[in-house]
Amino acid sequence: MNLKQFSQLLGLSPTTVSRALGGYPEVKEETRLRVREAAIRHGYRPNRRAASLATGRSMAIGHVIPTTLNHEMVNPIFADFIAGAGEIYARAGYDMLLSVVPDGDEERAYRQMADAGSVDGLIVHGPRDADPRIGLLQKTGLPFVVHGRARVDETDYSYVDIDNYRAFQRATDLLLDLGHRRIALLNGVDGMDFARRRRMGFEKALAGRGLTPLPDLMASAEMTEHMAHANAARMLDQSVKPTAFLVSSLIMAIGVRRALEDRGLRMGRDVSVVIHDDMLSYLMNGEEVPIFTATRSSVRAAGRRCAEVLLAQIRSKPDAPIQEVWECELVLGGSTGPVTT
Amino acid sequence: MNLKQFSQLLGLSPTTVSRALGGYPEVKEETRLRVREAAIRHGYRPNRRAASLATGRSMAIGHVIPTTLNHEMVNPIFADFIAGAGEIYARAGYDMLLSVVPDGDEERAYRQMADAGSVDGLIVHGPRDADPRIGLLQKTGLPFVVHGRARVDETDYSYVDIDNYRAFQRATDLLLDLGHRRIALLNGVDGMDFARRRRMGFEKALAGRGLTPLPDLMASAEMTEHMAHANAARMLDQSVKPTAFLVSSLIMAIGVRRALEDRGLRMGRDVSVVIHDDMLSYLMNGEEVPIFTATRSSVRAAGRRCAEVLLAQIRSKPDAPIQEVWECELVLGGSTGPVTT
DNA sequence: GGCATTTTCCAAACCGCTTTGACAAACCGA
DNA sequence: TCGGTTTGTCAAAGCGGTTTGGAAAATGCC
Repeated sequence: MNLKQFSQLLGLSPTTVSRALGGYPEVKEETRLRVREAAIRHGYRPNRRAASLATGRSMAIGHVIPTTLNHEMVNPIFADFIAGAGEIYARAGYDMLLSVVPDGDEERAYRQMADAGSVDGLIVHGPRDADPRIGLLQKTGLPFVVHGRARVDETDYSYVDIDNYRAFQRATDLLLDLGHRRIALLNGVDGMDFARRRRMGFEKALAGRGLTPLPDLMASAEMTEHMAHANAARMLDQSVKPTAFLVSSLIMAIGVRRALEDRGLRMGRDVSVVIHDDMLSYLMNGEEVPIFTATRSSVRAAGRRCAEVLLAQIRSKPDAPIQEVWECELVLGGSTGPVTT
Repeated sequence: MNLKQFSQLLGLSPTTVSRALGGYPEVKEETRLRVREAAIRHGYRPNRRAASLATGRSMAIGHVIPTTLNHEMVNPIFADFIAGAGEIYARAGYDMLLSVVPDGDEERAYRQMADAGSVDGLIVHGPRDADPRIGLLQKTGLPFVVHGRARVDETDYSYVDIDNYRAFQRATDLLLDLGHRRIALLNGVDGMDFARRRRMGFEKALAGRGLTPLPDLMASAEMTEHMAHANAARMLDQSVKPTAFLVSSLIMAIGVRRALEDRGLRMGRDVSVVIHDDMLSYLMNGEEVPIFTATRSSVRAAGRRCAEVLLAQIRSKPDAPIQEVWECELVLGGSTGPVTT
């Protein structure tokens, strides 16, 4: 059923029907109602592609989600982020176009989406330290919002990020206040912007007490349970064992806990653990009492906000980019305690 | 840059350029090369929407992923499934259209995608016991593949599923062979097809030894760490404690393990645990030696296969649906041992 | 009632591509 | 050299909507 057929059915012109459905004022309210009612009754829905072509807007937002080359791992936060963004898109009548590409191959995916005009805007995931994608997208002129940020000229693009630096500084301070001095940092891979900021916050807090970070107690790796376990195990078997861990995700913390248990150590008593908690729906950090002491920020809320910002930007190209940095909550759970020696 | 401009640039007609790029034989090889080279040099890429409209194919596949109403939870397996499917789509030049909708509201989403012609095919996620979506889609005539299956007339649609029944029967048998008699089942929510099959496999194995399942040792709930922890805790505090757990996912098993630790119980010695392992990239079940004894099947591979089957179906509407049921591996890990009393 | 407005609807152009059918050029054998 | 095939290219007609510029009908005003 296309517009022509449908309008003939109603004895109206395609123009009028299109306007009635589109909510334009040039059509009598009574006619509009008649058209609307008939549309749902006959199951008529304007063809998305044709409408896109005519209006020049594709009513879709592109997400390019990277998978790491070696392990083909896809960051589990995407599920929640996308759920959040999807809520907003659905409400605004936008579709979400997903492209899963191997790490490093993202540029091509972005360029393709831009050139082929299949989307009206883009969300950039997992920004690197100095991410080439941002410059690329600025050139295309396509609206985009970065989840996180990168070092490249921060004034020129929109982003929604959490204050990773402050979060890890505060978390480290908390551990220092508890008397911990040998604190291990299990971080995301080097090169990711968030990992760099977290490390800097960590080092800053240490420096505040006149401590220097120990290379043996710092690891940058993929944020899997397995890698975290391996790294924690290695550190716990060193001569200079850590008394506390600062861990970049809840998934990783599970690996850390496993390493502790393997050695008969009890979390929160023998060894303290602080994590960053993305508040994933299927992996909540306890209920009232958090399992892990954590810096906390909902990645789903970030997804929602990124989508909102992007849509606002598409609707009315604002001259100033929208840049938000969210403060994390710091919640106390059962995984931390005073140092014991 | 559109086709008209681009072809003028080359001194050719739009037709020829389109054909050259499309790989049609009616154009001289030399011309084709010239066109191809110019296309990449000038960054010309046919507009996706216009091409779609002209061909009638939208070159996109729709995924409708449900989030549970109450907890807005999105199943973490989607990330991996989608990564798998995305690989295949990318290779075949298809886009992936994602729609995240609250549980139960999926029908509308499907109908919309179908009516508006925004996709050439659909993947159905998380089929219920007797899922209305399947009948709906059959009526629309849009090709679709179900990840999993439902009870409704299994002969009429394509699916890729694992043998949940056999998997859980075998897992239960394994525990029974180890001497366990009080085996708890922590399953997905009632109403999901896979949960029903798993329960039936479990009950069948018990029946094989003349045992009847104890209602107190069976739970159906959302597959979160938290729910699993709560249910395991409740069971462990009963007078008739389970000596073993059969658990529907690795995430849930983490909750179970936490419940065990809370009580000073050691997994694999005091209490045995068998899980179903979807082989998620960020949550591997150990390396050489699995942490958990498990029935195992890669959900990423399932994503790949679903995509392949769907694309095959789109290319050449076959008269017979493609239906695959994969056997799970049964791997032995450190989480099981003979019953101790 | 007659004219100016406003309201309601329509015909036709256009969005950017694919594809059919036609045509010119090159090639072939006789 | 000439008719008959290929081969390489093109003009034009869709695909299914939206939107501009009018025309017809309805309304308002004096």
